Amino acid sequence: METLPGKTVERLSQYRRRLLNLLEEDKEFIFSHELAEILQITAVQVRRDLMLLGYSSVYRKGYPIRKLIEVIGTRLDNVKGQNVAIIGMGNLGMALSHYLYGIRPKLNIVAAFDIDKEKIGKTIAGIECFGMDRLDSTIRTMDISIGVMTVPQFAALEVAKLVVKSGIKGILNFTHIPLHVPSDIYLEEYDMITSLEKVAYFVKELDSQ
Amino acid sequence: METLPGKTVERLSQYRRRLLNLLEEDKEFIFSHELAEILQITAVQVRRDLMLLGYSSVYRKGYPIRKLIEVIGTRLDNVKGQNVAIIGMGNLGMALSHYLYGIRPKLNIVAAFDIDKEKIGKTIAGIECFGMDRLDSTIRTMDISIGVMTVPQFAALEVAKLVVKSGIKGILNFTHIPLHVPSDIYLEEYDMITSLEKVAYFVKELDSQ
DNA sequence: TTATCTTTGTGAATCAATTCACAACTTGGC
DNA sequence: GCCAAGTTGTGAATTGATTCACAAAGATAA
Repeated sequence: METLPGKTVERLSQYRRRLLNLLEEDKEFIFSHELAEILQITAVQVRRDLMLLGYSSVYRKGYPIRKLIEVIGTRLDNVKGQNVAIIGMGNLGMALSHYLYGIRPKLNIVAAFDIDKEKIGKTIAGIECFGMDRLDSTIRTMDISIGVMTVPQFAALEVAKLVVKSGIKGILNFTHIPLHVPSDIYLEEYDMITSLEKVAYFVKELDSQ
Repeated sequence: METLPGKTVERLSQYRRRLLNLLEEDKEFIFSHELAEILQITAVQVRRDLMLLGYSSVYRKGYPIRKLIEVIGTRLDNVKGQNVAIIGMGNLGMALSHYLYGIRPKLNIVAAFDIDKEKIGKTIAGIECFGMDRLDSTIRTMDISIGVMTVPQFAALEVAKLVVKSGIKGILNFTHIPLHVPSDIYLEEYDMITSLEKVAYFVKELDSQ
């Protein structure tokens, strides 16, 4: 089965979350234009994405929500689930832990790492916190495949080396330092400052017109 | 002057930050391929972006770093600076406040808002914290043009309404709820869960090959 | 039965972003 | 002074993402 384009994966993730909300208001079916409206995109875009899942709607009723959530799940999720670690339990790490806690049944946040002795050994936001010295062994024994880097910048490069060595498969990097990792590790970087500067630029532009 | 494509703006922001780092190691010139290497993109990409700035290198020496930083600045930054508010001083708001503090001289984080009485009236991470009831008036009197939404999901829609009414010009939304705003407000949304699900998907895919 | 309505699924077209390919150009070496 | 080297700037080509445009289909109503 073909690997989906990154953009489509992002939107599928969004579709699913919106659909889960809709379930609560016991809606059964949804039209492509309704879903599009919620996400502020076009209906064709939605249909294209769903097309890639090879799933079809019920005629003139739209897509059955429950079924659609399921179909998205079978494509996006790993059947066995995947274990995730938060690396750096500062404010950002905490925020993520809270956000992610229990939100996706197939993504289990199973460990956090920090250097702060106050935190080590404690369970914070439902997640056990280990020292950095236990990073390698814990990632291996707990079969953690995804690491979320939320350490302060000065520590980023050093910690990244450790993480790479530990045999992790994917890294989501919230550090401001762009990382270099071997090509068998999937790396996704997000930089909040860049986002803010982008907003600032377009505000400036819109303003001057 | 032409408005730059969003992608280019993002990269320019990155270039500048990397270049500022390089200054500290008193490097004077940089080749396009060096900058490309740091950001893990191609040299042509870098040159294309810089081309849009209408700025040229010194022959066979590369781009003078100091000058390049300046040129990026005159294009991205608002001369007068722009004021930013953090809306929701939870973990994520705190993380952002710390990150952004002083990092961009033209982006002044001048206020934060929260409902927590413990926080209101205090100065946290160098930023004065107000109650939500003072949101509208503070945004107006302090001439805040950018709002960073870091409130919990349940509050997102309600707070967004307030923010839109306050006459803000741009919103960076870290909430998981997609917002609908009038077209004269620039909206940038970022969803951490989607990023994590994307990493999870590609880890799964890479693994099964 | 037949016409009408509405929404989908998708080929083709368009628009946007990236990469290829190379002429142009100084500078440093000889 | 001339040649070789190395890097840039950019037109053209390619790749990727989005939108257009419309045939297809089955439910509904007359």
